[in-house]
Amino acid sequence: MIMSVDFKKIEKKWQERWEKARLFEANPDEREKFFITAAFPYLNGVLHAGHLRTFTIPEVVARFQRMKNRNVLWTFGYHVTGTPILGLAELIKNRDEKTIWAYTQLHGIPEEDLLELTTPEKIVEYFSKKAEEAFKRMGFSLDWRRNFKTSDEVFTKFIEWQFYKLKEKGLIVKGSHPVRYCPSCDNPVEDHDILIGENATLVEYTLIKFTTEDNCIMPMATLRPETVFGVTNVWVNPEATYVKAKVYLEKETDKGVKLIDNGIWIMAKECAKKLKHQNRKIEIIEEFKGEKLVGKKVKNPITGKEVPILPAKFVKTNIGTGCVMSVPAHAPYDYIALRDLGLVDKIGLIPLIKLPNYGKFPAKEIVEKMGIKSQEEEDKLEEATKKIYKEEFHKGVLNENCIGYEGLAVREVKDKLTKDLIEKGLAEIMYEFSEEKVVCRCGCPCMVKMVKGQWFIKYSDEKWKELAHKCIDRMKFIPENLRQVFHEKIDWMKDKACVRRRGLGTKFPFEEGWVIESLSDSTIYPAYYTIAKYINQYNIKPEQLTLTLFDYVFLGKGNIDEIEKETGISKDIIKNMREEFLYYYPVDWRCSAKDLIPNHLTFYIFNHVAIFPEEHWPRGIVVNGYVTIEGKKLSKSKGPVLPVLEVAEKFGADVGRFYITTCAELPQDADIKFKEMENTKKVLERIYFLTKEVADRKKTEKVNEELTYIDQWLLSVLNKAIKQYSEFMDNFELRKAGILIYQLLDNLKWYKRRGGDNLNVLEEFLEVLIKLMCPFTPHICEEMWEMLGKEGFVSTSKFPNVNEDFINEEIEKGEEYLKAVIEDIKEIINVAKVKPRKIYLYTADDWKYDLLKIIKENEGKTIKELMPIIMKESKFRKYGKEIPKVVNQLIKNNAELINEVKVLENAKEFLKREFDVEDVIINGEDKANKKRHALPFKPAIYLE
RNA sequence: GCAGGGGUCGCCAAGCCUGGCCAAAGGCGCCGGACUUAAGAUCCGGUCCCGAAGGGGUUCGGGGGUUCAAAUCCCCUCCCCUGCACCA
Repeated sequence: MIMSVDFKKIEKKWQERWEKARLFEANPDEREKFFITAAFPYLNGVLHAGHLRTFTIPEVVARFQRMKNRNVLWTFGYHVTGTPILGLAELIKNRDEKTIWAYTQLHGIPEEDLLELTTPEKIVEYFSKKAEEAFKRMGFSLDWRRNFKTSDEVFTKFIEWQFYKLKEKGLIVKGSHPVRYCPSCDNPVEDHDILIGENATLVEYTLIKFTTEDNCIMPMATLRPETVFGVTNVWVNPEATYVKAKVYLEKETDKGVKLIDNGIWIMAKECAKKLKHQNRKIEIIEEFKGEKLVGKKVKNPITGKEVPILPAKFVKTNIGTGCVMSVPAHAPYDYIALRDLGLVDKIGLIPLIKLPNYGKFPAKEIVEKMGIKSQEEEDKLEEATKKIYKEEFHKGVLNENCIGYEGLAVREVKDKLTKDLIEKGLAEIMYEFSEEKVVCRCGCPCMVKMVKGQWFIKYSDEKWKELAHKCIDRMKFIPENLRQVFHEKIDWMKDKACVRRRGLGTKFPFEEGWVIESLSDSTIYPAYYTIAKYINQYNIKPEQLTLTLFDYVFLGKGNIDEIEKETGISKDIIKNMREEFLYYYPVDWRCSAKDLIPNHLTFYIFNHVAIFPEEHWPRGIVVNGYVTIEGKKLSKSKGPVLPVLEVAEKFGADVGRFYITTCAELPQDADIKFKEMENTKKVLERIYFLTKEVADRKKTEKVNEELTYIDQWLLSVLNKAIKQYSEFMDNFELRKAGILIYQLLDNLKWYKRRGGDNLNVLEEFLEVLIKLMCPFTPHICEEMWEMLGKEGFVSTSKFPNVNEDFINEEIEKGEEYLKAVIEDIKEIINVAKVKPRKIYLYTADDWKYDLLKIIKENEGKTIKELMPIIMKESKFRKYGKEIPKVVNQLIKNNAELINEVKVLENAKEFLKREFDVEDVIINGEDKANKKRHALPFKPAIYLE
């Protein structure tokens, strides 16, 4: 007969009972609170295996903390703002084949349902229902009264408030920013719009404004602005086309774009074309070949030095301005070009960087060392350039030629110098792609375009960053190395464009026609959870949620009577909201997968520190790794997806929960293997039937109250496990907690093998085991709890106390010892190929125990230090030769001091059974002179 | 390039912080045994090499070092993964 458990039936039964008992609704009380959140899901599909992992982790922890008598707030919202849902609606409306395939085949949506989803609203409605169903089927212990979608009008009022707060602090600013742009499509392009060069990033070139004799500006494009101190000449490409043009800067003001006269520039024709898109208006005056410039002089704006314009074919006009500074002391290209012209001596080299292991002129040195002959050897030149660049960047220090910057490291000076030059009006920034070719899907080459009139959140603000760092210093991170990662992300953060022209979202309150971008509207929403219950239950209208109300609830500002009048919300409710916020905030733990580190989680910290007082800053972040399925990466469009509902259907909620949280350590990527999931199911079934057996036997059998040796051992192991489990769970080490459960099952196996069968002990064991398993597999645990005749829900039962009295190291070591003895006997049987009739066991001589005692008393000492201590005692002298060897072995074997004879005597019958021998003789006649080999914790063995 | 993570006995994966209980947990796979009419499940045992007494040998990406002792600490080196933004 195949024994199986109807998981689905059990799950349904308990989910209904929990819901009826409103078991997981959280309300403030006198207990300690525990507020845990996960980054809510974006609903352009069903919840998948990745969500399952990220959400089940906090779910399990929430259940654990609840059993620890914490008042746990654990709930969810749905993220629906942004463009993907909009895009999906269009695809479905257009009956896009690929989309229909993916959603019917991978997401498991029936085609007739899917084809209906032609508007964003329908999609949101449909997938939020699906998500709720998935959460419920998995037995999540959520407070559903607090659920919301980011498109809810009441929620958008909250986002509006958030933006007013940021604006008040000067953190919402208007400006322009560079994007990758296709002139043919007249649209910014995203990664997936790009045919060639999708990895291209934007690179900032510094344009240093040299001036010609007739007062024109010749901007030198460079990635190494610090080398301006060593310019000996400048290069132009004699064959390329250059222009002279009037340049204006387009400056944004509240009243629109203002043009500022920026002088007359000389630059490559291509450059002029590009700069038009980068906040500059350009009127071309004349066009000419580069050779026309050769021989003229320009003035270095930093050093004031006049240098000649020389021709060089290596100068590219498709990058930068087509005008290049020549720094032959440090740039191999420049040195070679100068040498090719035969002008090295005449022009001279100006060193500006001191570099260890190099002389005054690193470029000259490396060119000579590599034997580069001319400009034609481009590969070698590239290599030399890279090498020098790298070394100078990491190890170089500016020398005395760099007035005002001497002594600074190259890596530090770059940004500073650029900033200084821009401030003084001596330089500007120009953007280029990091790759030469970037082509749009339409086939047209892309360019960099400055988008004007964009609104930003000013994450670059130094004071703001300081607060964020401060917050990070105080937070807890799991894993701990995240702290450093976040510090770095904060430093690296620049302003973020926070509004869009299309997509779902909150209307931007400070200018018509914009929608708040979707990463910016989901930063402080855990605060909303604390009051969502009131908004949902009392059906509070969006217009009642005024700025002053939120100010009062979240910041404690304002007069409650006036707010009552203004909003029409009763004073009691407002007060409750405020109190509930104060009770639950801050968030104790925020959980997410690692993809949200550089964006959402960083914004989460930023926005909290900007808006809330310190006591409400985030306390902790937990980040888990990704999920793969049978080694394959998840993909919403190509599969595999493994919807959560499919897991519930095929394996059951408990199996899915337990497996996904324990199959990999938290920061590691987890690979789902269906075979292993099946095994998890079998384990749960075995526990179920074991419980059933014990429950049944309890009804009829008499219980032996007396505790045997092995009963005591099991209770010791059990109580120790409670302790360890608790520590693991506090630290989100769910896999370790899971392994502990498996180990307990192994212990139980051993207990039975050793003849343990005390019903009271078994029941005690199961009761604890069920409680330890409950956060992971709550349904089957409730079922077993009921089976054992326990009161109430195990889900809300108290976590077991550790009974220190039962923890018995001596007994545990004894069993460890016994297992080792069995191993040894087996080994001998194996190697000697004997089938013994009798087993003789000999424990060590007393002096060896004395030795062990000394070793134990001097733990931490090295062997070298140990020897004199031992030899001081005369009784050891006669074993002098043997002592070092024995000491070594004792340390190596990790020997323990226990009453070995007692353990062996107690296990005599057991050993006889195990090895099927007539007799086990302890310290009997010394057969074959074996006894002398005995060591403490490692008896001598003779088989007959 | 910068930053973070990783490379362990067929595969997956612990151990590394806090050096000796490490030939290195656990799972999968494979082999053998018990149970069974049989299969499955379960239980027991084996799974780097050698070994007729519990032992020995060679292993933890590669090279070097520290130490009585290194998978674990230090230095160098090779390889893999992820992120570097306006996309959720």
